[in-house]
Amino acid sequence: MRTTGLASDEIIALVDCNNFYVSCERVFNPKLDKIPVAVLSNNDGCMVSRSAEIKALGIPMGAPGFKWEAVVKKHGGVLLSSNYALYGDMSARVMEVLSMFSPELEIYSIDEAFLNLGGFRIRNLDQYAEKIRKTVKKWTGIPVSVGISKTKTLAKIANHFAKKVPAFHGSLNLLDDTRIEEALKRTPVGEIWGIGRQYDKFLQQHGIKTALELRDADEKFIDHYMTSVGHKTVLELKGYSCIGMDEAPAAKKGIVVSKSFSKQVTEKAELAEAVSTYITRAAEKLRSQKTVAGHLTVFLNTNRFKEGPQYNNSACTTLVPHTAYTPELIKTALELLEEVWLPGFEYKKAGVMFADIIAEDDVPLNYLETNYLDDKRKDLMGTVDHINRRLGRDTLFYASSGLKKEWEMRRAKLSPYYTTRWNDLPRVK
DNA sequence: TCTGGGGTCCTAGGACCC
DNA sequence: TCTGGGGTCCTAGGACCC
Repeated sequence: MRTTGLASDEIIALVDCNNFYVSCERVFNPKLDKIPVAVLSNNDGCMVSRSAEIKALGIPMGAPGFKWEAVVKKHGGVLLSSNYALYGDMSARVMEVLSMFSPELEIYSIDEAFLNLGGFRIRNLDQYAEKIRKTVKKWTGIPVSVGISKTKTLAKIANHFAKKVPAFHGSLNLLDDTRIEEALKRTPVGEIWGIGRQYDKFLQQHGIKTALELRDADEKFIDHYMTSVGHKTVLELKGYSCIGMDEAPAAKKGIVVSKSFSKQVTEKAELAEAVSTYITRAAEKLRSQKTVAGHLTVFLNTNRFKEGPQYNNSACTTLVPHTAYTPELIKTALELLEEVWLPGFEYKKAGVMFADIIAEDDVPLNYLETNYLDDKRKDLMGTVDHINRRLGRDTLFYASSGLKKEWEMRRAKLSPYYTTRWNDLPRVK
């Protein structure tokens, strides 16, 4: 990441999709408009995206679906299972539209992007922000908010007000010093990007309650009690850009695939199916960024919300040489499972993690004879990945992953795969 | 019945080397 | 008798993000 400490003439826009997952569902199902809608996490667990109507009912982020289902129904609303294939596809469309508005675009998450608007002349920033909003809405159906300021941290704050204050109609330009001060005064310190629960509590105790108070706090105090990250946050609030634009996302340094089961699992055979399935998914990610892993961890958890004996354990091993060859990874993972598994426990979650991830090309030469890149194995993986991409996930799969998958997560309220399956294309009447 | 799943970066402390 | 201290690498754990 590029880091500068100079007072900047940068102009940074943060574009953030409103209630992204809910908005994706609404694009394809207009009946969901104007009623309370929430999208649930894996296993239909917690609410991870809430419509304005859900928020108005006083239902907080992360609320367990089953606790609020009755309330939502009473108000004519619905809860939906998450459909990440759909959201990923919609995200790509939104980002493609955004890339037309700046030569420098950083995709920050599935529903957010930073645009550098500083490098070229824009006659009227407010109109430009409006144009971004309207174009994304028209071409993808997704409503977005636009916040503009001198640094990423300030752009986040601008975006927050753009969303929250109806008078701004979804965009706010926060470049003027007086307006910045006004906004910081109204921003609780815990809402700043980079200030989490721990820092929030600590700062409150020391009488720093707003973003303005943090910006103007004693520098010695900040340096003493906060890390370099906190220091950068304060500089960013002052208008010095410290968090540069990061255009090409770096290859992931760790890959985790872990999911809760739909039921308690006690049989080792079922855990082995889950572990095989997760390894398959994780290895696909590994190969898609042209990397190999040198470290593998397998872990098991019992249900922490349930009374009874708890057991959480993990086992790991190095992979010599680094690899991304699924059959071999499954074999190693199943050996690790033997180490972690204990009979007599009801397991609720399993996961696999790859670490020490390096580029395919960086595998030490002396391993070439045994490297998966060396022989037909890489071609085989390439073919499997290609077929699964074209014909759908798990068209080709590994026998160890099982067929019945009774443990697989629950998605009872799933909407159709509108964008990724022919059979689910919406019909025009 | 039902309580998410990914990630990043930073720091402290131990191991090891000279 | 003498067991310093600096550098580097690794790991675990904390804090944060969406």
